[in-house]
Amino acid sequence: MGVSLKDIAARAGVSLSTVSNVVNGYRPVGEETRQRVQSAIDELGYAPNLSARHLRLGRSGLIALAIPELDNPYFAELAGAAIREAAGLGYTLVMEDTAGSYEREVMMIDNSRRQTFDGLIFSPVAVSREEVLAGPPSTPMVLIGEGVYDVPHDHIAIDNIAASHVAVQHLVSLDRWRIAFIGAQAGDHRQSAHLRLRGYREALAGAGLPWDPALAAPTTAFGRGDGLLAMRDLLARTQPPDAVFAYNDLVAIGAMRAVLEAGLRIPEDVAVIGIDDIEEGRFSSPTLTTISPDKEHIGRLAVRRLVDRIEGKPVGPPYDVQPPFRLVTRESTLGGRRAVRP
Amino acid sequence: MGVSLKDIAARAGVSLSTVSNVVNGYRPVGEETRQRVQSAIDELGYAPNLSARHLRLGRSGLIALAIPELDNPYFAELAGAAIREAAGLGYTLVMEDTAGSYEREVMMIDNSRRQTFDGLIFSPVAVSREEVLAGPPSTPMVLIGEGVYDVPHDHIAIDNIAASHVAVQHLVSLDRWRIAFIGAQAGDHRQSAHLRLRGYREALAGAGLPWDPALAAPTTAFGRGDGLLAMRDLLARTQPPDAVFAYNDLVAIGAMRAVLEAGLRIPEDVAVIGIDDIEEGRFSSPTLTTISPDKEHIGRLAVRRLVDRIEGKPVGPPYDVQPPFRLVTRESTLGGRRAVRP
DNA sequence: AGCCAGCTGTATAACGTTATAGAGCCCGCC
DNA sequence: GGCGGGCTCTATAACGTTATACAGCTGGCT
Repeated sequence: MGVSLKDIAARAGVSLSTVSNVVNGYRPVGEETRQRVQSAIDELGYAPNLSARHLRLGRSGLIALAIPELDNPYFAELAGAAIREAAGLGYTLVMEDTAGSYEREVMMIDNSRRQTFDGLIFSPVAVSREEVLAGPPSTPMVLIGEGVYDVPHDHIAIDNIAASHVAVQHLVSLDRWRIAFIGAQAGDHRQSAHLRLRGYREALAGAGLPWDPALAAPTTAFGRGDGLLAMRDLLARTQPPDAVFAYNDLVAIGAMRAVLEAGLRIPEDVAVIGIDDIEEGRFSSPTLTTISPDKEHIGRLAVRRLVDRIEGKPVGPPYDVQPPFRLVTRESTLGGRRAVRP
Repeated sequence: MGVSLKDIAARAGVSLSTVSNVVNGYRPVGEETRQRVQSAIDELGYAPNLSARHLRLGRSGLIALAIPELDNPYFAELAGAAIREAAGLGYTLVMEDTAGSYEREVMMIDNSRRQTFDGLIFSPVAVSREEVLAGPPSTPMVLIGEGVYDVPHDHIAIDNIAASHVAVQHLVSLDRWRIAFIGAQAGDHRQSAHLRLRGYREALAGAGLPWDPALAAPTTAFGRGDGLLAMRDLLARTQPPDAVFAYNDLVAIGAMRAVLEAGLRIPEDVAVIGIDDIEEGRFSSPTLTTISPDKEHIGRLAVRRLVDRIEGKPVGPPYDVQPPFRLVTRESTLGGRRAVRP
């Protein structure tokens, strides 16, 4: 193994405890000895053994970030912020891809009980309130984004209903009449899709537009392929939509592809808006209008909050945070009013 | 803390060692006691404390995957495969974003000497051969993709020159005469860019096309924005290119954006090809022709090889593997011969 | 009968760390 | 002079695990 406290102690001619105190400053050490110890550390190249420290401290120093899909750029960007924040606080962040599968999500909740991780940042899609409640609250958990409400854990998610309002109102402001929603979900879980659908319906009602169930297209997941298939379906209708509000940017990009494949123009024939503001949408053709949540803020906040709980800081009861978001207008909805259909 | 071996031992009325043997099967245990121990484990919900196990075993169970950019989908897809393989082998993979910065890359090499990680999978871009050699070979390291050659470590990377040949020959087969390369690098490091540039030059020569330095566009990094800027530059020339071979798919997507912004058509006016086969290129408009490496293969192989070294398996000397790749033709080069310019 | 081998179980010493208890020592104060 | 109290430093007991050494017991062989 590597260099240990014992080696340093021998080299500097002091006791183990003194070296430990120099390293982590638990108790003061005389100036002269400190210097001797420090130079021994530098010479031998000591670095604390984390396994031993964590064993002693009763913590593993690991926090898990469980997300449904690693290759969704939204989560990749979020994870970047989380990794940086965790490193700054002395923790190592481990990413776990649940693939949105029920079994793997349940396993993550279970694992969090075990000593593998000190805490869990979890973006659930398949499990529902009951499964989350079933997991004993022994290790702290912070829920992000989607899925589960009314559980005794911190929760960070944008106001999905408000965001949907903004998105739909933007399309309405372009004089669109037949606004579709892609990403509707059948089940009771996946509540985020429900909320966005609800915001969509409310905004339609607010604008005096009729609610047409045929325009709420379901998808099995929330990737580019899902958006593509759903949009092809919508375009095959006798009365195709003239605007689309997509569950997220990936779905929106798939939908745009379907529109262009069909030989239609964006935004003239169909305007498209998504949610997430992933970089891809700034370079797609056309560029994608979107609702932009503050990913950096969300990632950092989730880690900070989790670490506070792990370390037993007096942070009141579990809370619900709704980070800010803003509308970013790009080509996919640009160009004002469209030619009115007959 | 959680349930420990001691708790199980007390409950089952056996010694610590016996429980340990039931758990990890180091030595056989009588059938009757095994059952008693097992049910105690199930009832109390025992899970081994990893910190303690790793302390005893002298390993941390962690392997690091250090990549230059987490939000490059290529690495995200690669990381997915690596994470799965690592989990299957009993290791936890930790992703570290070096952001391509020299300091952070050196830190990763240094850290690998310390006991934090059992091994390192490293995709260097900023450091060169010397820095990698300077790091003592105490902990195993597997290099992937880019950058560094001739070091005593396993190395997995596609044959960049051959891949570039295929890409350029494809463009040549479309009767393109002025084929640009985007992603040329000034420094001596970033050798992958050098190799791709070299393959590009060789292929041009092989096709009897002249080498025009003005068509080899440098970039500061390899993102969408870099491709966009470089392509704008190329299009502003008096003799703009009629085809582009981009360092990777992200650069290609940025380049496509620039072409469309300029009001030109793809592939009629400019054909575009990249490397990586990220999902984004299957949904862009137009879809992107690319060289597709087997990312699943690379990710799994890197982890397997690293774990073999960590566990001291008799795997010969460091080796160089060149995983397979193939050309995937899509719209950005589709449509046969273009109208010949005057 | 004597003995070795095989099987099953136990006691114990590490691994490297941190917190607690305590041991010297010097100083100032009554 | 005695005593309390800072100030340094040390000895040691954990944390939970695994591997080694060892102890008993059975059964088969000479």
